[in-house]
This record gives sequence, C-alpha cells and structure tokens, in this order.
Amino acid sequence: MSVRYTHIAMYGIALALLAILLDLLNYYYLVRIFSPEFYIVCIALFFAAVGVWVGRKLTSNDFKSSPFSQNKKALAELEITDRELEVLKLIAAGYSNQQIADQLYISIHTVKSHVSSLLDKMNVNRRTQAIRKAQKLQLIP
Amino acid sequence: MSVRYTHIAMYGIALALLAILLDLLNYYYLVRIFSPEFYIVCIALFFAAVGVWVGRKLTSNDFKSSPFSQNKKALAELEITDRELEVLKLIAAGYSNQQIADQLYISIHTVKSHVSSLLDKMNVNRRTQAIRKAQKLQLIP
DNA sequence: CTGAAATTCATACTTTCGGGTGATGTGGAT
DNA sequence: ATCCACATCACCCGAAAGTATGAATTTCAG
Repeated sequence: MSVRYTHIAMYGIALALLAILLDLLNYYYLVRIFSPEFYIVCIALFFAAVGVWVGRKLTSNDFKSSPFSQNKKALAELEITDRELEVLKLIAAGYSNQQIADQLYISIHTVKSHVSSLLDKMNVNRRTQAIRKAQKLQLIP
Repeated sequence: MSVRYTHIAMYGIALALLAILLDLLNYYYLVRIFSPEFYIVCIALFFAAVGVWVGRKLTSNDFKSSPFSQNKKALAELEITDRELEVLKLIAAGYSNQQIADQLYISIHTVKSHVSSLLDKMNVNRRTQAIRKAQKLQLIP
C-alpha cells in the first residue's frame, strides 16, 4: 500500500519537473543561446535518468513486497496442511525433529509423521531437498 | 560478463533511438504541425519510459548477477576453503553426502570430512542449519 | 627446501533421518 | 450415524548424517 503512494508521489514530482523544464526550455528557446537539439538531448537524458531511477524503485519494492503470490496456490496443489507447513518452516530454519517437537509441544513421533507426509507430498526424500523445493515454490521466504 | 554486454547493447539502442528521434523532431519542427512543446513532452515521456525499462533490466539483472558482495568477506572471516564452498553449495542443492562424493569424484569419507569442517567453521551442528546460515550470510544464492 | 594449510582417505562409533506399519481421538461432511 | 481427513503417538529398522581420530597427499608461501 505505502508503495503505491510512493509511486504516485514520484510520478507527481516527475510531472512537476517536466513542467518546470518546459518553461525553462521555452525561455532559452527565445534567447537561443544554444541550439534546440542541445536542450532536447538534455531533456531526453534527464528523463531517461529519471526513468531509470523510478524503474529501480519499482523493481526493488516489488522484490520486497510480494513474498507470497505463488504460496497458497502451490500449497493447495501439493495438499500441504497447516501443521505440515509449520513443520516445513521449522525444518528450513534448521531445527532437528526433536527441537521441532519441543517447539510445537508434540512428540517427536508426530513430527516424523508430519515430515514423512511432507517429503511424500513434495516428492522428495530428504529434508534438504524439501527446503530447496519449498524456496523454489515460494512456500517459505 | 554477458550481462555487461547486454547493458552496452541496450544503451547503444537507446542512443540510436535518440538520434532518430532528433531527426524526426527537427523535421516536424520545420513543418510546424504541432507546437514545439508537444514534441518535447513526447520525447520526455518516451525517454522516461525507456529509462524505466532500462532500470528494470538493470535491477533484475543485478539481482541475478551480483549475489556475492558479502560473500567473499564472510567466507574469509569463516576461513571457508574453496573445496568446502563447493560442498556447501551441493548441500544447499539438496544432495546427500554420497551424491556429493560422486559429483566431485572423491570418497564419501572426504565429503564427510569437508562437511564436518564446514559445520565446525560455521558454528552449527546440522547441514540444514548450515544452509540457512549460508543463505543469510549470502555465501550461496 | 621446509613447514603449514588444504585435500584426500580411512575406521569406528553415536545420533539423527526416513520408511513402513499401525493405533487413537477429534471434528466435519454426507 | 458413518466416513474421512487431520493430528497425534508409538515401535522397528536400515540408511544417512555427524563426531573423533589418525594419516597420506599435494600445494604453496616463506
């Protein structure tokens, strides 16, 4: 949301600068100190630079503000349950089965059960592969 | 490397378009169908758009081609060797010790030796933790 | 050349993982 | 009321991972 407002503000500033530059250009046009092409090149370069700046802002914000678009869809396709997702996150965080059991207040047997289901549903046979695949599918940050 | 060439090519194309537009502008200037401001606005908007496009290309490529600014520094601090880094990458890719051994044409014992050194140097005691820490320290993409 | 670091391999042992199988309880849908 | 998905717990066993220790090698800077 805040990103949108930032963009609007940036575009506003860009338009204001555009207006100012137009006036400036018009003025110098009358005095004709330099050739018209010179000003045009200046404007072109300036707005190219502005565009680059805006583009950078856009992409960098996109990268930081859209973490989970694929998430729910892939989760649904793989039929991963809420509890299994909890376990998956803890696996990716580097915890052992016993540590996961302690954190979730359940038995290590239950954790192993969830892990087995996860590996099965994700079609892998090691937790490290599960981590890799989960990151690739954007199931986890 | 190829990224650099892409950028150079993009800038070249942008400059070519600039030249073409200048000629075009000059022509319409003489005929004076529209007001000068109109063309100037067109140029400004066009180059702003070009700038956004270039900026997006730049950032998206930066994200893919310069993942290792922190890398070498953290690697040096942890005293991780070249071979150990190779093993680390394969660990993060989800391979088992045996698979890593096969890929590097070494014994599984050697792999376990490297893994132990890695876990020791990274101050963790599981490969999943090593993966997490390596990603956090930008040792691996 | 010498010595330190890196790479390699090995053996033995403990712990953790993963697969297989099965049981219990709970809540929701038919 | 019955079926089913989900979560929970349990046991067994083999495979993988990790620890400890030691040693042969290559490599490379001093």
